[in-house]
Amino acid sequence: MNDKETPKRSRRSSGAITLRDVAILAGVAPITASRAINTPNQVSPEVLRKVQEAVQRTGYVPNRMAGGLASSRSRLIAAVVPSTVVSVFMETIEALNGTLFDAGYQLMLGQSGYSADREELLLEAIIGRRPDGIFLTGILPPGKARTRLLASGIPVIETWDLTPTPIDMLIGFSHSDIGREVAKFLMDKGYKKFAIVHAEDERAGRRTVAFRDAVEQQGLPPVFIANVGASRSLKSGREAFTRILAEAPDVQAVFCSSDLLALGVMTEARARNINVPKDIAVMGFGDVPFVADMVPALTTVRINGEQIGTLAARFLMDRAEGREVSPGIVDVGFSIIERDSTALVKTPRQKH
Amino acid sequence: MNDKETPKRSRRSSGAITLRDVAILAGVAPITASRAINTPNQVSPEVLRKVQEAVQRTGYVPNRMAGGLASSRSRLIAAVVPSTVVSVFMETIEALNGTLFDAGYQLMLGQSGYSADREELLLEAIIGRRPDGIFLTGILPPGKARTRLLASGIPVIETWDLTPTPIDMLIGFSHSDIGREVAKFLMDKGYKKFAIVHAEDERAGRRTVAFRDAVEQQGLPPVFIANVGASRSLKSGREAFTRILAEAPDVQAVFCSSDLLALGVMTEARARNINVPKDIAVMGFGDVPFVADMVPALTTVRINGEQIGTLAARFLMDRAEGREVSPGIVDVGFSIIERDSTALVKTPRQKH
DNA sequence: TTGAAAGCGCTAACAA
DNA sequence: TTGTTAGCGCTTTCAA
Repeated sequence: MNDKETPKRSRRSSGAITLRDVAILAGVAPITASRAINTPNQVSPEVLRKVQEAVQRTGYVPNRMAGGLASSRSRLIAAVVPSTVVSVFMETIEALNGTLFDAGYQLMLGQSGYSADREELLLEAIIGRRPDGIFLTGILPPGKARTRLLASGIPVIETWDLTPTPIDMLIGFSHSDIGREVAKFLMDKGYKKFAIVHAEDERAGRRTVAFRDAVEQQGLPPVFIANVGASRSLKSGREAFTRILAEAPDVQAVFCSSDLLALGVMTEARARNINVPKDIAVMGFGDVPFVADMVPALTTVRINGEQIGTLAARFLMDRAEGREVSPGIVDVGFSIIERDSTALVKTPRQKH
Repeated sequence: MNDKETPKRSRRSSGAITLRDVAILAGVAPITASRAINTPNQVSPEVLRKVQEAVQRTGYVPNRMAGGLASSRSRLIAAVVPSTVVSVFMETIEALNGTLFDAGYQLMLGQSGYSADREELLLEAIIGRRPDGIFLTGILPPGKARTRLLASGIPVIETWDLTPTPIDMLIGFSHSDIGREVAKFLMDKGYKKFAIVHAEDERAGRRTVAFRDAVEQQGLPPVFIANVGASRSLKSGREAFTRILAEAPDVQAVFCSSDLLALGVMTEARARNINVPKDIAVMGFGDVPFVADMVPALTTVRINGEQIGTLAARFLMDRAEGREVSPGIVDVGFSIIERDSTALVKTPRQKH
């Protein structure tokens, strides 16, 4: 029997082609084949050619688990997204994944927002994979999870918010600023009596408070606040608007914590023959793709989610590859996109 | 120096706590510690207690790369989703991920729909991780990728469609049946002149063809078909409806290949003071959460995406754990959800 | 530029 | 029930 050409596989082998097989076929040592594949300019053209041919002929695909184990670099990034309303974050995740992929990294997806037990398990699962970086949507409050992440030594990037005490890196924007700026924007247009429709969400809460404070600082009447709870559906928006009409019928402008809620408000208004923006102005948050083309087109707050994803990928990879990231804290800001749903009919103004 | 209590780490070590550290602390062999952690009922209560305490004290998290390498089981599932319009599939991905997570598996996300080169790279990246299973949205046409997947020996599940020649397992529904049934549904209601608005998508194409054939088999006038190309936006729906009005003004009902396109059609209709459903009926596809609460509520085709995700996770795990999956081919069907957008005013009918 | 040796951290296989 | 041994498939380290 010819042991060199057809080595017997041990019983533990997975059966797949290994670097060793390629090396034997190319007539070189495994480590040389490894170099030809990973750092081709470290080998002679002759060796390179032979190894490439062997790879072609065998259909060899390197085992990244083995590579990761040996090099302590998994080329894996873990992303944690809330399990509900993923939609708003998808743009970011796509950009993150795309940028990572182009650089040879893979994305592992984890869903948060279930029980505390599951959060704990999620963290274990993530750390167990030894990712080169962790992407978090939102910021992590002090607690067990935060301590654990810090202890793991894995680069972490928190997003979609700002905090003076990030775990590590941070890319976000100020929700308070948004509340304040939106209030200013609407007050500048001449509205005086406001309502807010918001989902039970800590960040939406901060936008709400800032909005209310800004309005009340101007001596305007109290802002009517409708909390729709966990449900961010269009239906909740409709119900909230019904409540507004019943309890604060003199409201002139409604700021919603998401575009979908705003769409609900506008839907209910139309069902009641209340004209937006003539009778009441509506603003959303998120600028999901279709609100620009609705009738009336929705005025909303736009976050550049793609930028967050792309930047986060770069930061994480920089850190994974030992490069300095500075500053690791970036405020990407936001913009108010003025459309028809807040067009005061009496005093027309040009676009923002 | 006390080598037993504080073993010197080799220069290659990643520095993290290993099973060996835990074993030493618990006073047992590494394999015993491994058993205590993974198959606790194979060890004595005494050993179990000591190991658990050691795990607690050290904060040990097993390295899954090492475990996967040793056992040839990565506990990783790769999912491939189209990079555009992820929205429709999110429900499925969430269910998939949730079910996998509860069983100790992780999800790796890959985005398809870019260049052929990148598809090739994506496949390499996936196979390189040695996942225990691969989830595909859609079916894979014969070609290099298909051959490669087949050769990898990794369990594959194709979804969201039906084919007599799946790579391996399959969970989907018939797009032709949908086209045919929707046509029948609308014809039964008395509509006679139809238009279709569809995105350039192979599956939408099959629904379109089946719809058209079913209509024409009844001797009804030709179906006007508006292809909106790659853009599935609300705006495309508006533009398509404008074309319909110009080129086929006698159309009574429009079937759209997505709810968003249907929303566009309804938006354009409203902008032109055309009443839905009085003047024209509109149907969508997908049943995204908010179309039920719009005015008018949209009649649409519902796919149980959650079921697809949950079932796919089970199938994939069954196969990964050596269990038979039969039948590995499931037609989950679809349902037509009748709402107001197709309510013929002259001949009211009860709900479906 | 190439290679031999020695792991990375874990588990399968076998033995006691 | 517990342990010993020998890998999994790759890369780091060091030497030629």
